[in-house]
Amino acid sequence: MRNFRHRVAGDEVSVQVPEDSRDLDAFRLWVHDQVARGGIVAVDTETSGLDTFSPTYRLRTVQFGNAVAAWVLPVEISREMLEAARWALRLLPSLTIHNAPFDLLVIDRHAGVPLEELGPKVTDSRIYAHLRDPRQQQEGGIGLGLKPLSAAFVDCNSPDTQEGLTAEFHAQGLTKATGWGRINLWTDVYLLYAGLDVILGSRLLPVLRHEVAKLGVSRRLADFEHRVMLLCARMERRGMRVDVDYVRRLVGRLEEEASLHAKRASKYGVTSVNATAQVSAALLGMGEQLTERTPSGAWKVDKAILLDLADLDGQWQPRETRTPNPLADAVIRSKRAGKWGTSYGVALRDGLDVNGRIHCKVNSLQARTARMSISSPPLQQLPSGDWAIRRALMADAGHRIVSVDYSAVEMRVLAALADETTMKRAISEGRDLHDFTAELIWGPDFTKHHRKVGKGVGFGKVYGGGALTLSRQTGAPLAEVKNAIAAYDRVYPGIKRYSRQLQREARADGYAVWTPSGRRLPLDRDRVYSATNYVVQSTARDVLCQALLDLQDAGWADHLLLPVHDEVVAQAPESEAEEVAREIGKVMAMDFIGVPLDTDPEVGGRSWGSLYMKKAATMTENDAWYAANPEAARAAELARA
DNA sequence: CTTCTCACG
DNA sequence: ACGTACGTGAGAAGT
Repeated sequence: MRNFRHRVAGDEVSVQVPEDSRDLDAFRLWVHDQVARGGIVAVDTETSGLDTFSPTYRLRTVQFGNAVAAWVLPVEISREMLEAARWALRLLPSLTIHNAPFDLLVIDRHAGVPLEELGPKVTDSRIYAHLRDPRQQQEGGIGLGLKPLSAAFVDCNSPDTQEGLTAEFHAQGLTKATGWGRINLWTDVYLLYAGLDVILGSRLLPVLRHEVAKLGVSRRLADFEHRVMLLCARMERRGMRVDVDYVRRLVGRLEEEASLHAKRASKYGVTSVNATAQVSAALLGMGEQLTERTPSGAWKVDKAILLDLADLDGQWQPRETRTPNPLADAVIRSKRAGKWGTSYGVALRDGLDVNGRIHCKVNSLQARTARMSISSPPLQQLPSGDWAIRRALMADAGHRIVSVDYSAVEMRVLAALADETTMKRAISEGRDLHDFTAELIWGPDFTKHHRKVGKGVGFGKVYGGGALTLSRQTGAPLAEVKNAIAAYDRVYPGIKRYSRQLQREARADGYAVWTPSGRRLPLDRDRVYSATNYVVQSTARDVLCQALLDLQDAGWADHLLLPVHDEVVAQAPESEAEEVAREIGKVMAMDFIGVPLDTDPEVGGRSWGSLYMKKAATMTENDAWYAANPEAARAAELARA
């Protein structure tokens, strides 16, 4: 038995590491004692890295601990150690894990205790930390990591175990990338820190729970978030099939395109199209006028500016308003192909498990508004104007992709929260909200331009934007935008009233707002105007999460693939896909404080990208299901026109 | 590490 | 009184 002593918050604590069968007997006694006491035991794992589903992934240790003692089981060394860990995981009635989805999926895949068995008895301290204060360190919060939370709530002198291990990696000739997998398991600092993490985690949970209760955050919310987290973990485990041959061809094509245009750019002295300083210098040298600067004072040369110089509109079509600048054209084309190739193509190609599936991390409770995020790779952010990337993501064999989104959910949530009667009436009557707004402001003869400005004003209200930004965003003259905002406030007085009330309450409440779900959202003191946006964005997120749980209760959990803010991506067997989409849409549709939240169910072919194809010919040429069902492709083209 | 850019809702 | 665009993840370049 390896034995370490350490001090945590003034108490002496112990970390024990069994080396053989005899040592495991002591571990088993300790586990029985924990069961008898009925307390919560903290669990953690050390692994070869973060890519849980990669073919070379290894589980190295499983740790158990309470406030004063930790056990580090080196499960990597023998079947017996792994069995002891499994036995304890199954026997212990109540566990806490910091950032539970990670360890739950590791244990599900590499220790053979299913998510469905372990999940329901786990409390995730990260959820409580987020409910207390969702802000990252950079945003003025404590952060959501075990280290900063332990320093704040357990022991300000607790060692930075990550930092300490990085130093040890270097001492053993390893890096941050290789260290987790290759550090000698019997390294003292590795074992000690593995043990300390569960002792800290065990002490952290009760403090955070108390803090959350003290603030008055809804108790139901923690339970809600745990159920959402477990459902998202199931989606992460399922992953999504990738068309590997397609993605290889795609990467090749994009790399070719990127280098072709990079070559064009090099003729103007730009050796690297991503080097903004080079690009701006070359453009100025060609006699172009640049007007905008970045926050640090450099010339701004982003996509919008380059598209203008290249005489291209938002759809990359010639505007014929000037002579296209060939360098600007080459730079944007090369940058886009390069980004799509590396961020999406390569990420999909190189992130697969042995079955050719991608398992993105589905972070169910992430943003400071509680919005979800998806990472590695970020499937919520794939290009939507072009189907080429999404085409790589596929339903399972014999299945079709289903996508159900809410119609204008943030505007509807705002109308409901603000109790804006005119807007609520328009929604209940099934009117197109932006048409309705334009008509109220400009009369029945409103133009497309009016609709665009009115829509922009609506977004401005949701985001807290002003006339100047809106004018820049829509290209409409400032005076016109100012008039439109004034008119908007006249026709929808409830929105402005609600926004002012929310800001008043926020100032009176220590710069925080509350959502209907009982969540507290801290604001930046110098950005109180964002109060409305925070409540609206967060509530729309809670709506989607409630819908996910409703779908689970209705028996659709195994069909779900991804949440995308106001949309659920799912799959269904070919023969019943249309019906499944309708049913999912029905379950998701709900009434929110008297405002209907309608859904729009769509069924694609085999690939996610097929939902983004506009022409029947494109569908039949690029999607196996539509190739076999050309009449459905024609119907889909008509529906999308 | 920070800055800039760019993809999404 | 006025005005403020919101939230993410990721790669490349440069310090």
